[in-house]
Amino acid sequence: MDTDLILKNVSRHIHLDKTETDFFISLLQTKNLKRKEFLLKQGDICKTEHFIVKGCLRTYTVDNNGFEHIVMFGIEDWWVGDLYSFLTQSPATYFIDALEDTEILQISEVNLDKLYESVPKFERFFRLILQNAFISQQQRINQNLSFTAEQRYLYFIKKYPQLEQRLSQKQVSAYLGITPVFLSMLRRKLSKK
Amino acid sequence: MDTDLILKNVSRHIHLDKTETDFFISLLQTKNLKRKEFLLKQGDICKTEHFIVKGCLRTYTVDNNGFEHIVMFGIEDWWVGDLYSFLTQSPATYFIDALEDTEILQISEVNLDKLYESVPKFERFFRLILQNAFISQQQRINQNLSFTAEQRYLYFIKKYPQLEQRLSQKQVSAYLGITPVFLSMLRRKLSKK
DNA sequence: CGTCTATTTGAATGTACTCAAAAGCGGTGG
DNA sequence: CCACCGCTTTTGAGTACATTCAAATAGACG
Repeated sequence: MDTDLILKNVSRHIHLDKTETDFFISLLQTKNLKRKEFLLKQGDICKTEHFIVKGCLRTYTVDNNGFEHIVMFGIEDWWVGDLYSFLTQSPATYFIDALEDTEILQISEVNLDKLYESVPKFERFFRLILQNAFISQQQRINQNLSFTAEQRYLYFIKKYPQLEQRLSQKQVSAYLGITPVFLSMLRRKLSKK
Repeated sequence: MDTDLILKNVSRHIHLDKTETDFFISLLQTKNLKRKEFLLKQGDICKTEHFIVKGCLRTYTVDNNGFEHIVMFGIEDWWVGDLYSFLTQSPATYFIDALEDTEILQISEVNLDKLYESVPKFERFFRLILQNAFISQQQRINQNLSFTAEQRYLYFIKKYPQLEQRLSQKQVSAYLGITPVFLSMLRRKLSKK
């Protein structure tokens, strides 16, 4: 199992000794997803939380007209899941699928509870992870309220230049909340400047 | 000090004994805000986290054209603050002010660190608070991507009927991401149905 | 190579905004 | 307690940003 990255991720926030590290790793399970393969479908119960070792996932909904809306992308070193479904064991709101061949590490609800109980430091760890996620989501809400589509696009490519390289324009537009057609028009306009 | 509500808020997630309760309360400070008074201004350092005992606050930005954009409202039983500024002691992104005369309980960074150290259960408590906040922010992002202004308005008054009563249309429109003029038009249209 | 999906381009349309003016409402001071 | 002032809400007309529809082109994958 490829645990280097997740241990580095954890050590950024808390320190684990050898025993704790081994115990943590023993609770994880590897999973590989092919491009376009689903990790979760709307309506399923989300039974695990996921850490991305390699690849790229998207979390999204599909509206009544069949349009996809991406609430987040996930790449290496990120945690993803449908938190509400996971916590309440209710049907998932979101679809999660792979935009590239992807390798993840999973932890089940039972094992996560064991982890919190045996190594309470992980309460702190996930608190810190959630703080960061909360802050960046709040920024995104603020931008959706304050910015035009053009400003949101410029901000996105500035903030995530490496990510944008890996995504099709269709995916980017579904994240920004505009149509692919309009994004294409924006790009043409911007390239003329 | 009026600690009933905050103790009920805490007890929803963790159990405290007498000593822990007393210690927790000893770290808090009461503050009263008059309507229109600021709790935090953009550029200030946010030195405390806040629990609302009574009243109503809004967290917002002001764009280059002078328009306000509300990222969240806070009422009784909610925690509010500028988390990024609080954690990094950097200048605040947001303004926070009172829409009604408001009573809050504050905890400083130093005291919160003491609390985490002495009563590690609070790591868990704030993790759970953040999980809920994360989920509802993600829902809001998804709605901003998926819904028209009319749908967002209808959802808002359905989800927060009691809150909407307390807010002017101007505040609601700044939360929904539309102009007060357009909200007025929507309401007229909806009342005709 | 062929098929399927993504992207580009143009024209018509719709959603939401700007500007402007009037009406309503609430707070404050005389 | 009333009158006035300032801010919010309403209403209408014109405008801009973003979408829809449609068709052509480009690109990716088996």
